[in-house]
Amino acid sequence: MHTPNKSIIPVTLTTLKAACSQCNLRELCLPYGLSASEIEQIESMVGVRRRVKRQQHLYRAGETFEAIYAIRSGFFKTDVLLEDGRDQVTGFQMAGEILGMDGISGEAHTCNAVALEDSEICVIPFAHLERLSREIQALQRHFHQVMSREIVRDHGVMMLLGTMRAEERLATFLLNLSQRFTTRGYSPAEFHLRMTRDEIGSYLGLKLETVSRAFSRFQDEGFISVQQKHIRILDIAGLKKLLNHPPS
Amino acid sequence: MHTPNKSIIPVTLTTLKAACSQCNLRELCLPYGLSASEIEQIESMVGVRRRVKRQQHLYRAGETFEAIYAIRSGFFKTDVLLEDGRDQVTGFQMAGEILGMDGISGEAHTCNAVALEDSEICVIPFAHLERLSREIQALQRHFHQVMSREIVRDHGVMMLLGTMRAEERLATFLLNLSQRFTTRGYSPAEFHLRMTRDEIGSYLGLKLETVSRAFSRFQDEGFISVQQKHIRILDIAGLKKLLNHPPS
DNA sequence: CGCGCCTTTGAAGGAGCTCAATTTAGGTGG
DNA sequence: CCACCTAAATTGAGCTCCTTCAAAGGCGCG
Repeated sequence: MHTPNKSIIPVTLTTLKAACSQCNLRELCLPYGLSASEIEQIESMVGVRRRVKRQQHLYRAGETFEAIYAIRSGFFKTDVLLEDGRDQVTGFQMAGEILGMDGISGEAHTCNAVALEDSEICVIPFAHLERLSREIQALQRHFHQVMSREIVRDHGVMMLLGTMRAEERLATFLLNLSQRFTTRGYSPAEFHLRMTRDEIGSYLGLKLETVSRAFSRFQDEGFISVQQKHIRILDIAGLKKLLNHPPS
Repeated sequence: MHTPNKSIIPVTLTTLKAACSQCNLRELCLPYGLSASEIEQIESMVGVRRRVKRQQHLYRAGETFEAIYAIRSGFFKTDVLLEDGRDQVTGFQMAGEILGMDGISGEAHTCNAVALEDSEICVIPFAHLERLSREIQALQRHFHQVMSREIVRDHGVMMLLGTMRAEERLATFLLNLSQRFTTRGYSPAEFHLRMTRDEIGSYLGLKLETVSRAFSRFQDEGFISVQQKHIRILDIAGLKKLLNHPPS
């Protein structure tokens, strides 16, 4: 397979016109039942696409908030920082998911968004989104659902951090990843982790050594096979049995 | 001042017309710079007020989502349940704050909201809110900010649960309460906890004994005085010094 | 006044952390 | 293509903070 033209353009951030109607993530990004003209309006709202290379920031805490972002391809993490240098990964985001909603509440973003692999995102200027969602009811509804889903997801993470043991946290994490890969048409049983043990640990409220030990233990038990970042789930039921078993 | 009619109606849930323009929580609930007619429209959206007695549920996980709620007076907790019976308090809400946004993403609420003292709430039918926020830009903006603020708050809790030690969590909790009471015109230094040690512990990812011990320790150090649920903060600076001191 | 619930306090145990050494993978340049 | 180098991952041993289990004390409410 030959290298496509785009890759010889010597710029980091390629910008190109969005084409939501052609996008294979429509179901994730857009509400159902839009008319052709409405889709056209939404395409005009999605300003440009942008490439973000691995380890580059899409935005940083403190930067002026102007737009939210839809991930077209790739993988991101978001993290928040404390003044003393401690940080916590608040989420991992993949294609079809939305980034940047933390910035709506104020003038500025409150967390960092970093690409964990070369990615492509759609820029959605927030003023445009608000204007359009005043006109298109289905878009308004959809956007509210996306925000609410983020709140519900956060509650799930709080549950995880507040009540689960290390192995249960990691099992939950793996099952969640598997489920999201499935939704996107990838294998539920075999995937590549884009993040380090340290980043997983930060997200799960554990140290990287604990994450590594839990992986090893899952492998010993025959639930998964681990080779660095390559994961194969061998026994979903086994993993699920680790859930719903309270410590006390 | 005589007792108004409403109080002689012999029902648990009193319903009466909302009057946002008279409400002393306007700054918390409503955006700035609305015209009189816009405020009138919003008053008509806020269907009714409702009383919720201590220990009563405002809504339960699984119940059909139809409205969000603004707390007029009182105090609530929200919690999520796992199938195995474990639960986690996801937040404590007081006057001027909004409840129920977890339900927007689906058909049903995903958590329980329970009054921790006799409370009064304003019912905001969600369909009305969406319709009005298509017409009043400032309302739309305000609502988006409220949702986003909830997301940012959740990130803060994740940070707390993921990276902080027990005493730091409790100090953060007390300082947060103090700050919110101040905003509402109450004393920053002296207040009554509406929740049990167990509920605080659930929220902070700790056991009730750990919470109790931390309270005692704070008292020994002279940071606060504790008498059951009555808290007096004696040394804010001392409490703040507990923050920003990483474990490692 | 007595009962139940909440809180406090103590002592022992354990899950996960810290510190440290080793192995492995992936990228770089000769 | 291989040797080198660095970052990431694995594994072990000891320790710590929080939990668990248990008992006693206090407050509020019928």
